[in-house]
Amino acid sequence: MNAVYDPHAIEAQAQNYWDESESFRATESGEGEKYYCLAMFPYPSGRLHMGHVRCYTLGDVINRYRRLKGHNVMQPMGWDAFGLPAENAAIKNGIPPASWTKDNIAYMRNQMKRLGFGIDWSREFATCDPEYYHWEQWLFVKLYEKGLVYRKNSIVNWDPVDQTVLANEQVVDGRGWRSDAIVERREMAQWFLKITDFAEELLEELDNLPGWPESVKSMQRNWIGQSQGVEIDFQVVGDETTALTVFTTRPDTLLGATYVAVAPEHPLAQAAASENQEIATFIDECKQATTAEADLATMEKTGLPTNASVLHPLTGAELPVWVANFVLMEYGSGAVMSVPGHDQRDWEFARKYDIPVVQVIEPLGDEACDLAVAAFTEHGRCINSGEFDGLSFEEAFNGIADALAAKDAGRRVTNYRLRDWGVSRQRYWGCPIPMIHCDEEGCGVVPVPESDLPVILPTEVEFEGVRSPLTTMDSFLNCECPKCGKPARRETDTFDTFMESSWYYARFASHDANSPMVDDRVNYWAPVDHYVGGIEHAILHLLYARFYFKLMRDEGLVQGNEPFTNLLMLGMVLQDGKKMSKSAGDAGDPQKLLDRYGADTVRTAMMFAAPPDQSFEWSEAGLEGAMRFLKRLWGLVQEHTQTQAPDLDLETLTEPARELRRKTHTALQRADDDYGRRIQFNTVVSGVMELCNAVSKFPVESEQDQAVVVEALKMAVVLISPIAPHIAHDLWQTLGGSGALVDARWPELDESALEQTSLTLAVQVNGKVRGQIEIAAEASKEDILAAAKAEDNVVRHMEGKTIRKEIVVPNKLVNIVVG
RNA sequence: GCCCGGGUGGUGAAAUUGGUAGACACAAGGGACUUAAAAUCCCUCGGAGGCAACUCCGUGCCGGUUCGAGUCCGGCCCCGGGCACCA
Repeated sequence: MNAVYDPHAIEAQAQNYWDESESFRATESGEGEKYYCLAMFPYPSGRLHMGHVRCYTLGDVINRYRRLKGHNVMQPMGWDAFGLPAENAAIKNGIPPASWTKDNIAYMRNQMKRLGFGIDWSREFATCDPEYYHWEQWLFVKLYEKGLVYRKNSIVNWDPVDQTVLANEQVVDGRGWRSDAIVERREMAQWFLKITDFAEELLEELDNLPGWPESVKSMQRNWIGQSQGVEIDFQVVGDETTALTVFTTRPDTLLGATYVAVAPEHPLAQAAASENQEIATFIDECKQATTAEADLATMEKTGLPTNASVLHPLTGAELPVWVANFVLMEYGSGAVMSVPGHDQRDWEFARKYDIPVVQVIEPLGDEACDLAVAAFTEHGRCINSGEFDGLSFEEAFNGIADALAAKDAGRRVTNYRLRDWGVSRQRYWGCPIPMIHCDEEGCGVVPVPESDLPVILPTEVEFEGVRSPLTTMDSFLNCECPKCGKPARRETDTFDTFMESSWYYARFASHDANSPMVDDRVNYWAPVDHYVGGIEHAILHLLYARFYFKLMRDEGLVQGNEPFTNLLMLGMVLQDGKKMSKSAGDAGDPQKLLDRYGADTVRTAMMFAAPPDQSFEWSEAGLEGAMRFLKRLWGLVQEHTQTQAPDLDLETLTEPARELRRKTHTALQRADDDYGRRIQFNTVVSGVMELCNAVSKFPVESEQDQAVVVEALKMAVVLISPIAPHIAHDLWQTLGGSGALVDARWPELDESALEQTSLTLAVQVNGKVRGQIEIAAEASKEDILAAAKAEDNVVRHMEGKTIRKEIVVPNKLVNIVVG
C-alpha cells in the first residue's frame, strides 16, 4: 500500500498490464454484442492539442463504459495523413511530406499511448499507405465504369504569380497568401463524383437516424436543399434554336418577371462581350472574385444589360437579358428569371438599375406590402396575372406549371441545392487519381487497369516553388496507354482528402484485407455504433462518408444503408478564442500537462470542464482541482482498506449507513444514465465527487459501517474508471476487486437502497418558495397540503387571502395560489 | 447574406419531461495545523437591505403563455461553427 498517489508509476503499471494482456485487441469472436466506437481520426499535424485530448478521451470513455456493460468493443486509430500542411512544411523547410508525416505520426501515437486510450493499435494505418489508397483508386475506377464519375470544367482560385491553384483558405482578402497576387477565377477540367444521384436517398435516410442530433440532420437537410419548382424555357429572340432555361420555386410570380440574368461565364454573356467593351470589362472584373459562397453572398450585386432579349413564355413579352455577378454558372443552367416585386435580391438589383418592378402577388391578410419599400416575398394571391388572377400559391403554381407544360415551355422538377463532388486537387500530397491521358484518337482519358493499381505516389520528391512536383516528374508522368499501348501521360491531380476520410471506418474493420477494399469482417463491425467528432464536420465529412457507404453498398462491399448509428458532435476547444486546429504553435500541446499531472488528471479535468457538445475556452485552472480529487479518492481508499471489511448485512445497518448506501446507488443510477443515454460526462465526475464527499463525512463506528464505505468506494472507482482508468485499475485491486477492472462488469443497482422514508418538499405561495416541509414518503395529497399550510412562513403569506388553487407536484413541491 | 448552435455568479458549470436557479469544482477571503512554507482540514462566497427571522432583485435584451419559465412562444442583440479546395 502506498500512502502517496503517484500517477506516473500507477499509469505506467496499468498501461503495461493492458499491453501485456492485449486488453484492447478486438476480435469478431469476442463475447457480448459488438460495439464499434470511433473518434474521428486526426490529421498528423505534429503534436496533439487539447482538442484531440478531448475528442479521444470522450471516445475512450464511451469505449470503456460499453466494455463494462458487457459489449465486445472495438476502438481503432489511424491517421488522415494526406493534406496541405505537409506540403507547406515541405515548401518551407525542404522536408519531404512523407517523412514529415511519418515523424508526426510517431510522436502523436506516443502521446496517445501516454493518455491511456483503450485502442486496438493492431488495426492502425495511415491514409498515405499505398495498401490503403490502392482501394480508393480501385473504387474510383469501378465508379467511372458505372458512370458515377465524370469530368467537367469547374472554377478554381488561380494564383497568377505562383502559377498554382489555391485552396479557399489560401486566399486572403482576394490575394494569394504567399505571392500576395490578386487571385483569379479560372476554369479547369476536374473529376466529379455524382453525389447528386444520391441526393434523394441521402435526404430520406436522415429520417432513419434517431441517434443523430437534430441540429446535424437539419444542417444536412438544408445543405441537400430539396425544392419543388418549375423549369421554364425563355426563347432567345433572334435565335429560334436557343432557349434560356431557368429554375424557380415561385412559378406563381412568373407574370412579374421583368428581366432575366445570366452568369458572366454564360455563352450569352460571352457573346455580348465580344461586341461590347463595357461588358467585356465587367466580365473580366467578375473573374477577380473568390469562389467562396460566403463572399458571393455578401458582395455588392452588380450587372450590365446585354443587347439580347428573351420572350416571356406566357405573354410573349420581350424581357432584357442582364449579365450579373451574383448568378453562378455552376448552379443549374447559369441563368435566373428575376421577379423584383417578390424577391428581395431582384428588387434591390432592379431599384439600382431602374428596371420595372411589377406586383403580381397581393397579401392574403394584413402583412405589410409596399413595393416602394421592399419586395413582398410571402405567398399570397395572384393579381395582374390575367387568367391566373385570384389564385392562391398552390393553384397558381399548378395552373402556371400546366400552362407551360401545354406549350412545352416548362416542366415540374425537383431540384437540389447539392452539387456534385469535385474530387480533383492540383496538389502533390494526396492519392493519385488513377487516370491516363492519351492523345490517340479513340482513347482520350483511360482508367488505369485494376492489375496496375495502385498508382503509387512517389515519396522521394523535391519541391521547386509551390507547384506539385508530379507535374514535372517524368518518371511519374510518362506511361503507356492501357488501350493502344502508345506513350501517354498520367493524371497529375490527386484526390480531395475527404475521399480518404469517407471510408476509413470500414477499413478499420478489415484493415489487412487484400480482397477489394474490405472483407466480410466489415459486416460484423459496421455500422459504427458511436461516432465521435467535431461539429465542424457536421456537413461535408459526414455527408461524403454517408455517400461513400452507399457507393460501397451498391458495389456489394458492405451491408446496410448508413455508416454511423449514433453521432456525438463535440463543441470546439478554443485557445485565445480560436479553435485549436487553427491556432499556431504548440499552444495547446498537452505534453507538459501529462508530465506534471499524469493522464488521469488531464482526462478528468477535460471531462469535468464542460459537457461534450459545448465549445469552451481551455484553461489549466481545472487541473489542480482534478488532481486534488484523485488524491482524495486515493487517500480514502487507502484509509478504509487497512483492515478487511466484512460482507454487508443489510438488516443491521444504521440510518446514516442506509443514507450512504442510498447515495452510492443514486450515484450508480445517475452515472449509468449520464454515460449511456445523456452522453454527459462532466456530471459523472461531479456525482463521484459528491459520493466521495459523503464518504469523507461518514463516521465509521462499526464493521458494517466500514463495509458500507467499501461498497461506496468500490462504486466510486468503477464509476470514474472510464474517465480515470489508471488510478481505478490500481484502486480496484486495493479494494479487493476480482480480476482486472478492465474486464469487470458494470455494478448492479440495488433498488431497495434507493428507498426513502421521508421527503423534503418546497412550499410555494403564488409560485414563490416560502418554506420547506419534511414529510413521510407515502403521505397523501391531503396530508402534504395540511403540512404545507401549517408551515409558519407559509401561514404568514396566506394571511387574509383566499385560496384559489392548490398544486402538488409529487416528490418536488407544493404551490398554493391565493388572491 | 444563408443554415446550425450558444449566452446562467469573479471563473468552468449544474438544474434530465415547465416545478426549490447556482449542485460539483476553480479562484478569492477568513481560520486550524506548522518555526515557516507547501500539502491537508474547517468556514464564507449572485446582488441589495436587515441584528435576525426574512424581504426584494437576478439565467443576454424586450414582450407573451402559465399556478409556476434558465427551460415554451414572438421579436431583437451579441458570440461561435459551416458555406462545397483547411481538416
